[in-house]
Amino acid sequence: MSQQEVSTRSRRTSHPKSAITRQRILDAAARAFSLKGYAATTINDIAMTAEMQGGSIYYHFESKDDILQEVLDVGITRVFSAVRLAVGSLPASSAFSEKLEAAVTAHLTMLLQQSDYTSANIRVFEQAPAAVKRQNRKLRAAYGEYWGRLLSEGQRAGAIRRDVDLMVLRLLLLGAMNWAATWYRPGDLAVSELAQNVCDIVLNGAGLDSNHLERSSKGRRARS
Amino acid sequence: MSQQEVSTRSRRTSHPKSAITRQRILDAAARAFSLKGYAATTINDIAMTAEMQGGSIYYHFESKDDILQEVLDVGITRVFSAVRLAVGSLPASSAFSEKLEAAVTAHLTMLLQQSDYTSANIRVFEQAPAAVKRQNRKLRAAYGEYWGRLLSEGQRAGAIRRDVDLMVLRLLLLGAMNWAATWYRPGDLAVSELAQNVCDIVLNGAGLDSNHLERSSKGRRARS
DNA sequence: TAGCGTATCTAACGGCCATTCGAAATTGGC
DNA sequence: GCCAATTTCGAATGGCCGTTAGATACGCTA
Repeated sequence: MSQQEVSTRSRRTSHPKSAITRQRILDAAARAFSLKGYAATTINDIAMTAEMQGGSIYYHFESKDDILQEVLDVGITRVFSAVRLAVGSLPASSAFSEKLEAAVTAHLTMLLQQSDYTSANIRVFEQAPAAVKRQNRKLRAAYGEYWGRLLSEGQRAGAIRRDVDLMVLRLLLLGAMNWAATWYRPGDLAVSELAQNVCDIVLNGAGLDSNHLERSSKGRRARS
Repeated sequence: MSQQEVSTRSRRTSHPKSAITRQRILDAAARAFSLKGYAATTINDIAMTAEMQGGSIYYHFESKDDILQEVLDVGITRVFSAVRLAVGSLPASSAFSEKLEAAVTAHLTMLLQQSDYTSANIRVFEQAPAAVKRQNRKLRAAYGEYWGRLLSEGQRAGAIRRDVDLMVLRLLLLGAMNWAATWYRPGDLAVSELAQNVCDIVLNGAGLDSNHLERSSKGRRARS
């Protein structure tokens, strides 16, 4: 039984044909998850858009959870790559505000119009079984740390006030972006415009630049 | 059959005993929905924490969807009331920044520590059946318009720059807050502190108040 | 304490859905 | 065009879950 153990797994010696079908299934699943949630999408939903029979999916995947795992992981991997690429392909001398806008634009573009995987991740992660979440959280953590470094670099460069809690800033920024998956509909507002607005508000504030000094002493935190 | 039509409905002439059990069920449901999502919580989950048998629930509610509807509606009603109360009980002469902080604090408090109904709403709305969503959206719209008026008032009072798109600002703000339901865990950071940080960043910006004028001409929007 | 409305229990039904499995079909190498 | 491996089919299984309904218990009033 020790040699059997492996033979039951799907995704054996990845034959070229199979890989394409796999993609088709994952694409269908990502879209369905993103639209209807995890529990509400059935294996047959996925199979139908992938143009096959429900049972056939189990030749490529071990379980529905398995599919979810892969969709979620790809979702993070994609935003992460896109953001890293966008920021990385800027001249090293770029101002922090430019890097930020590049990162925000890339994140929003992936989430809102390019990747069903990323939007599935954002919409469905909370519904995932514990084991699936646990694994995906590793990728999420790495992505979050990337943003942390980006902001911390901006702070060291003097582009971000020293009394701003970077953790809160990061969560606020990512939260504002991710929540857009809930309400954004293409048409009214271009993603790049949205990104500019978000960066503008977060960096410069929505208020008039008047009272930076007249704030009361209590309640402001210098460090964590 | 026309007189039967009504007799099948639950919640008849609200006897005092029944009302309490109803609450117990709704409380259990709100908590369960908020923790596990809608599809993943079974009627028996709800029944168990409400200390009764699954079938008994149908004496008080017509269907699972019915429970969800009520939980979602109560969720919005509660934040709305809390925010309106917090802002309304401020002296009329208060600065906009104070009103904003009161509103943000109230919203976050409800969402993160006071009401399972509100957090259930935020976490589960997207998974709800179309009919349930449609009804709840009315309440959501009213709540959103309240924030819209608050911000627009702030802008007229000169506390918000005129070139800020209020719709984006509102969605950014609510998004940042609602997303906190995903990551906030009590202990590290008090809700009031979080609220202060959020208001600070949104109003004053995280950046140094340097380049308000040196921005390039393209990409800035004066109106919608 | 008898009796009536209220509330809960219990068991069952019916449907849906993830998953399995053996048979059929398809493919690629020779 | 044949064989073996790869892929898909299609029907069946088993379990879970929302919902129903009749029987049972509870609580109050007279």
